[in-house]
Amino acid sequence: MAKIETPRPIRGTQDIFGAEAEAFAHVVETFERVRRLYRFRRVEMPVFEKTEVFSRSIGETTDVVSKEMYSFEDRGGESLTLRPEFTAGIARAYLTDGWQQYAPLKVATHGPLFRYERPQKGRYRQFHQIDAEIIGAAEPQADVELLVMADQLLKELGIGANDPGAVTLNLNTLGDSDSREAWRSALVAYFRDVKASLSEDSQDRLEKNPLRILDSKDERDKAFVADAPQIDQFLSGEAQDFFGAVTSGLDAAGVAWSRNPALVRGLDYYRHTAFEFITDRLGAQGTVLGGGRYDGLMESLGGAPTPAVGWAAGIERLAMLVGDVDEAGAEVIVVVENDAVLQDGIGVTSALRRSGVAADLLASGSPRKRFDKAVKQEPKAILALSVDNGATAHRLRITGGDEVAIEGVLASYDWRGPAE
RNA sequence: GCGAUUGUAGCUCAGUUGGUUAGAGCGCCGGUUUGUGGUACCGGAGGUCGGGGGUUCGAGACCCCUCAAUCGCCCCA
Repeated sequence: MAKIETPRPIRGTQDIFGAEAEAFAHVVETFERVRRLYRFRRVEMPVFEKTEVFSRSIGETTDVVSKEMYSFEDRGGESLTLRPEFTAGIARAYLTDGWQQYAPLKVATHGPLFRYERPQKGRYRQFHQIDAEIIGAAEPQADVELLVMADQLLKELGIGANDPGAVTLNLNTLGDSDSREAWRSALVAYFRDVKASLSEDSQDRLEKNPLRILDSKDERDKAFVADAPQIDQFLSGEAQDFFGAVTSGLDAAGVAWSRNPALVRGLDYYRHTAFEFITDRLGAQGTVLGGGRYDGLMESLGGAPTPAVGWAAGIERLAMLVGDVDEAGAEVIVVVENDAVLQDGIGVTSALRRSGVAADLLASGSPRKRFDKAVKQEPKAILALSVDNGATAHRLRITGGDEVAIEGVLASYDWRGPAE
């Protein structure tokens, strides 16, 4: 018979284990705690939606829609897509579930997202994000609140705590749609004059996505980027005031920020505030948390014009910055020296756990091996069960520095004695 | 889609200018000690050296193809 070959994991997916999984959980738990402080309401969203939810909001023709989504037909012939982001689904729910009645609505969620991309450091095909959005708030205070929450989250995660340069808030404004369009035209005119000197990629970008030339990594482009027209020259008075209110709000809240006039968004529905918390500790994937104001999105989904702003952050990248988090060890390990008292081993281990003590039971292999394993796990105490004069004897050996108060549990446990 | 680097035991890795039967540590399994002590010692299992082809008397090593992983480019919702 042919040997059965173990299926390989799917490219870009990951099995997270041990200290890395603890770090992942720590990020999520911290996010949950902080979002409650800012009174963001928890939402759970479907992992797939009709494809049009994403194609209409992101733009039919963009590469991300045409090449980087996991789309498929279900058995009814409907085109569905695994969510590549949270924002579009939340916007859809806002329109279909009557959430307008709660406006301005602050919501938060987290979970897996799917993008068909080439995996690299901190970048996977199934990845996970935390996400926060404020829908129905046109005021710059909403942007400020989101940014202050993001800043507190990163600080509570300890990112940059002992290392002030580890992550910095880069902030920019894209203005309203008129300012943005004027800026875009000026950029195209400026770069067209020097087109031949630009990198090949940027020559393509000139037609498709001229704003992206600004954050090109190619040295040939950087010299021209430095002297390129800046958004500030094109901002309306209203847009200037909006950005001013955001920055003064950040200052009032004590959040450090730094203006980055080259920071742009890839999609057209973004307006005004754009921001990224950037680190240099994760290789090429520098953005740890990013977002902006997307006042244009709701209309593309058939809703009334609705101002909104939000951010998302990759849990894997945050977990990498947090570093490995130790798995909590057992406080007590119960070693059954004699199999005749296995039932008492099961019973007393359960009693310990019910009283809130983290406990493990070791009852396989030779007694020697059981003790070896127990000692290696470095519990605070080892509880050894053996047979003595027809009864179950237990000895508690304190192995760690900390006291383990389990005498009460042992005293109230009803020992059943060894099996015959 | 493009590029660079790396694939040897379950894991982390050695393996000399190509030379007999491919090694270590950890983990796993078994054994030694009948003991208030143990994390020690001894032993064992486990590898078609990612896969395929080629060069050679001889390939884990050199060449070609392929697959995968990692990192980067593109893209980034």
